[in-house]
Amino acid sequence: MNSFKKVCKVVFKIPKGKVLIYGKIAEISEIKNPRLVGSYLHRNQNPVKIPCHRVVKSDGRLASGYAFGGIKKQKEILIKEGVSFNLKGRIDLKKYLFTSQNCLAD
DNA sequence: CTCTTGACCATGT
DNA sequence: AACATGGCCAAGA
Repeated sequence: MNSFKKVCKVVFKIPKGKVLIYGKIAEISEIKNPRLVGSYLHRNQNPVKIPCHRVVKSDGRLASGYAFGGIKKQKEILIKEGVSFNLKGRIDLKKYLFTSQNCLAD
């Protein structure tokens, strides 16, 4: 299984109302550089199969230069999912960070 | 093959 | 909290 497949699987397993940061995905997917996670998704956007809107940065902010509909669009979706943002548009990772254990398991 | 770029992260200031 | 710096590795040009 290649890294891309792992990333897909992990991101796909993020439950509604939870978010996951790139670094965590990289860790789970056994990818050395978290940037690669973003790169994979960016080049291979697949919103239908992959809920990339539940993927945020380690700060709890949304990824910059998001291409699937804009930052605010993503924010709306997350809010609709049940994730709350603070005034600065930041997510409370303490509450919403999905601690994925064995996402790679089928 | 080499050089640049990137949906990032940790650390220091 | 915000900004700056260095590092990491794969894909594109």
